[in-house]
Amino acid sequence: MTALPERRVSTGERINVNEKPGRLQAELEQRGIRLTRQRRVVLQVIETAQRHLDAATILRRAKKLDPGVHRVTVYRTIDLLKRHGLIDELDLLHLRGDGHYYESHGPRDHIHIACLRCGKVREFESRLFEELKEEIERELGIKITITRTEIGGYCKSCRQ
Amino acid sequence: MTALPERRVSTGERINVNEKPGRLQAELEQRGIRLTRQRRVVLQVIETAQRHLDAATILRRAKKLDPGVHRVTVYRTIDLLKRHGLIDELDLLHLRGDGHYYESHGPRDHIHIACLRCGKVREFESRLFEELKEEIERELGIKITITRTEIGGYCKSCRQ
DNA sequence: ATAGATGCAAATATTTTGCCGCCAG
DNA sequence: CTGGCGGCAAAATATTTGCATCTAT
Repeated sequence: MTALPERRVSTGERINVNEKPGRLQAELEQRGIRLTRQRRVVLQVIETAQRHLDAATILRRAKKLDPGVHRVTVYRTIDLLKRHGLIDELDLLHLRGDGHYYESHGPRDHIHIACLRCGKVREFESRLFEELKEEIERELGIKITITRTEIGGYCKSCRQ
Repeated sequence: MTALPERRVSTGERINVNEKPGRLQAELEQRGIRLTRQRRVVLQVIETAQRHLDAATILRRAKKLDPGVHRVTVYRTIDLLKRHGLIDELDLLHLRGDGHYYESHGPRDHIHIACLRCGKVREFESRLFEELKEEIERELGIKITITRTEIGGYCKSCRQ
C-alpha cells in the first residue's frame, strides 16, 4: 500500500513556515543582483507577510517602512522575483477581485483551498499531489517547473 | 490496490470532447434564463471553440456571426455562465498576458499543462487528482465545487 | 406588458512603458 | 564611474457601471 501521506494544513491566514528571514535577499545577492534600498523593503514585506498580498497591499506596507517606495518599483520587483522563480503568483479564484496575489515560493509546492463564502484560504500539501505531478511528467513527457492549484468550495462553518 | 488510473490526454489545441451542441443553451433554458439573439451567438462561440478563448476573441468571433454583439454583452454573458458554473475561468499561467480564458465546464475536472516555451496547452485527467480532491475534502472538511489546476513546464520538443 | 437584456460612453482597476536623473557596486 | 535602477507621467490593457432603450417571454 501507499505510505501515509505527509500533510500539512494551515488554517486561516497564511502561515509562513518556510521563511528564513532574508532568504529572498540572500537569493538575489547570490545571483549578483543589485540590492537597492527599495528592493530590500519590498522583499521584507513579502517575506514577513502572514497572508497572500496583492501589489497594492505590498505597496502600502512598503511605504509604511519607507515612504519613498514607488508603485512602479513594486511591480518591477515582483516581476524580478517571478522571473527568478522566487515567488508564486496566485489569483485565489478571483474571490477578491481580478488582481494577483504573491507568496514567496517555499521549498515545497502546495495547494490553495479557498472558501467561496468566507474567503478563508488554506494551504495543503499532499503526497498525492507529488504523485500526480510525477504521473504527468511520465505521461506527457514534460518537465514541470511551476504549479498552481486553486480549489474552491464551502468550509465546514459556512455550510452550517 | 488502486485500479488503473483513467486518463485522457488532449494534445495541442483544446479538444472539445465533452460538448453536446447546444448544451449551454439548454442549461440556461432549463433554468428559465432569457435567451437573446446575442446570448445564443456567444454561447455558440464558446461551445464550438477548439481552444481556450479570452473575452476579446469571443467578441471577435461573435461579431463575425452577428455584427451586433457588443463587447459589454460578451462580458455580461461570461459572467452569467460563471455564476451558473457552466464555464471555467483560466489564466493559463499568464503565458499569453494577464487576461482570462474560458472553457465550457465539461462533466469531469481536468488539469491544464502548458509548455512555458511553445505555449502549447494540454489537458489531463487522472484518478490521482480525484483522490487528491477526496483527501482534501476529508482532511479539511470542505465541500469542493471548483478546481483550477495549471501546471507549467517544458515539453519534450522544447527541451531538445 | 414588463422584467430583464442590450448598447453606448464613461469610469475603474491593474499593470506596463518611455524617459531621464540617480546610486550600488 | 557607469550600467542598471527608481521616479514620474502617461499609456495600455482588461473589465465594470449607469442609464436610456429595446425585447423575449
